[in-house]
Amino acid sequence: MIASLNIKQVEKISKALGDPYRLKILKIISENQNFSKCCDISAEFNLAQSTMSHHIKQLVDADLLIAGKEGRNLKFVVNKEVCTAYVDYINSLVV
Amino acid sequence: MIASLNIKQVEKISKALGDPYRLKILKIISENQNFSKCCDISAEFNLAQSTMSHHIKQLVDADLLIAGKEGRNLKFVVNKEVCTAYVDYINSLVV
DNA sequence: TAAATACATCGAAATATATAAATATTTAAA
DNA sequence: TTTAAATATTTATATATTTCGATGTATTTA
Repeated sequence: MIASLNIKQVEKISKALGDPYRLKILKIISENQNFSKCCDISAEFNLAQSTMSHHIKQLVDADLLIAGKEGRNLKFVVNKEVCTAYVDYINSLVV
Repeated sequence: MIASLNIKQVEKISKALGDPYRLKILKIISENQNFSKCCDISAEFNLAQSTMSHHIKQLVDADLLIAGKEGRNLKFVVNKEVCTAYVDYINSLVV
């Protein structure tokens, strides 16, 4: 369980989700079940490494991804609790 | 029931949600249960009319709001089906 | 320890978005 | 049929974001 999100967090998460590359990154990581390596994800895109780093940073800063370092690699999982809290916020607009 | 959203639609909806004013506009409309008048919503903000119009347009263009004209007023409801479809997309990242 | 790999950060250019003033359009009321 | 009210559109400017190349920092391997 996670506390409900405030409006600033919802804004940040929404911004992070408002880009096609970042949506694809999330999808790749979510489909990879376990931790996905950063360099493997980057290989799927035709973007400079610094650009990928920037996109991933936004997803991590929005708490949509949880990052873990393994040696010189970075690995990720989708943050389920934050996704759920975000979904709760959207749903609260619908009741 | 609505067809599931494609990634372009998810991107557009996320962008529309990625602004504090637009989040507040949505909240006001959702809390107002029935149709909310555009000018009443605008009165809640310290923004120029053209700016409000621009924000509301983005919410309508993203299909988050359904607009209806009543005389010279515009009224809105939250589009539940689109919210639900959006939530479904986010949830699909979590499974 | 030197070289290579993985990732982050910085600086600059291009593009997109937010905001507002001015103006236009539509509809209602006088 | 003027006039006023509600909203949209256009234009301009300020700010934010995207992207990349160059460079920096760890960490691993030769």
